[in-house]
Amino acid sequence: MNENSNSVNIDQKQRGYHHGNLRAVLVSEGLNALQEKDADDISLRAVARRTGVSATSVYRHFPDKQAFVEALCAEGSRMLAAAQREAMLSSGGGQNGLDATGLAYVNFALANPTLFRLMSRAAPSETGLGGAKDPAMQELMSNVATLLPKDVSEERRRIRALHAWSVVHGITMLVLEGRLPRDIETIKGVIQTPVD
Amino acid sequence: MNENSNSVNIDQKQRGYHHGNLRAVLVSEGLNALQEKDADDISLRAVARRTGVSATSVYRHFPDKQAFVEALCAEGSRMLAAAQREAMLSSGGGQNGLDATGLAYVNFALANPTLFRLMSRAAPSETGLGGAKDPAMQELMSNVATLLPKDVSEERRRIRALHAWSVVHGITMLVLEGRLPRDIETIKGVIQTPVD
DNA sequence: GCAAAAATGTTTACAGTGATAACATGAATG
DNA sequence: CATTCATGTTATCACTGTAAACATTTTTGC
Repeated sequence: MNENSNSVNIDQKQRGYHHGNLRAVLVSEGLNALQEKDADDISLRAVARRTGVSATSVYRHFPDKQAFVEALCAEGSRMLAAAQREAMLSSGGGQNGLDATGLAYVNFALANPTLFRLMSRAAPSETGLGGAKDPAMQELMSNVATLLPKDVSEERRRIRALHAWSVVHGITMLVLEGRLPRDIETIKGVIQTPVD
Repeated sequence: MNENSNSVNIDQKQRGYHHGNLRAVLVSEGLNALQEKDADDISLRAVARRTGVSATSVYRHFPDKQAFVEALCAEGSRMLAAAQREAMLSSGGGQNGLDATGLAYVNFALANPTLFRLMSRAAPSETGLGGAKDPAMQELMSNVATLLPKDVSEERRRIRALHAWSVVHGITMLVLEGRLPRDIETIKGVIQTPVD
């Protein structure tokens, strides 16, 4: 039926009535709309309008607005995961790599504030993305685990992983919400604050 | 008619046309509406309706919806600050007290999820509440500062305070968003994870 | 091949929303 | 007590999400 996928690649010439690739274009155009972060919330009609298609055509591809937003979030999750993987690889792993993935998290949020907020808000129970079962989360867990001494209990490893996630997510949200200045050095300092 | 809640006290009987205390009642009723957290967003009309007043009467007391929401947030900030002060006092201060205020923060958020999200989202530049200049934040800073050795630099004290705030805010948001289970023991573990 | 079915698009319509303007009523002030 | 001002109300508007009925392609079964 439709193969829209990750990076959202669009070509496929426009032929009259049937658009041919509407779903993918809607998602892509939705992401664009989010970047011009004028309104914090997004309007299906606006997305349809800028795609040059009727308002209700969206409902041929998404049961409701919530579903559309979730599609945007899924796309965002892929982007974020890729950025973090890249950061981990290019920093050589270890504690250094962990800090790097944290920084990648913050940078993604600052570069895509509206999308990130959307991702944070959307109920993850449905998609599983962003929840504790998210692949990215699993990786964080295992990364933290390898950095701890062998005699540390499973429970404490879990706590430490959640602690790391909390620090990064917390500083991200505080800056994003404008409650802290967008000072990257301070952010690094917070992320790199040593534990234990 | 209705006298609900703590900081907003309402009495004053209802006399015909002029309500007498509309602003306070609207805020109070708005907070109530937030607790029946059915819709994540709140509608001015719904608040007016449940107050038994016309939809547009709200605009006699608030220039727009944003202003109304900010009033709710201000009320929430007061409640949160009070809870934290109480926690600090009844726990005897020190590191213990700091952990207690953190826990109070989380508990407030879990008890008032919609309000807390609103407070987190609202631009704090206007009100100053919730920003780094918030009295609560100032207090956090000074609390952290007193816990550190005398030879720690001003800059590191600042970083440590922000770190503490990030941990608490982060774990709060993660749980609130449903990305982590509502397990209070785990939360305590994360908050109490020792630094340095 | 081609008719029937399924997919995908459009116009129309509706109820709910934030917001403005014109009007009504009561309270405060001279 | 008359005027003024604060505070309430009733239209009205543009916009939103969504459903229903209709149109046009594409796919599929024979």
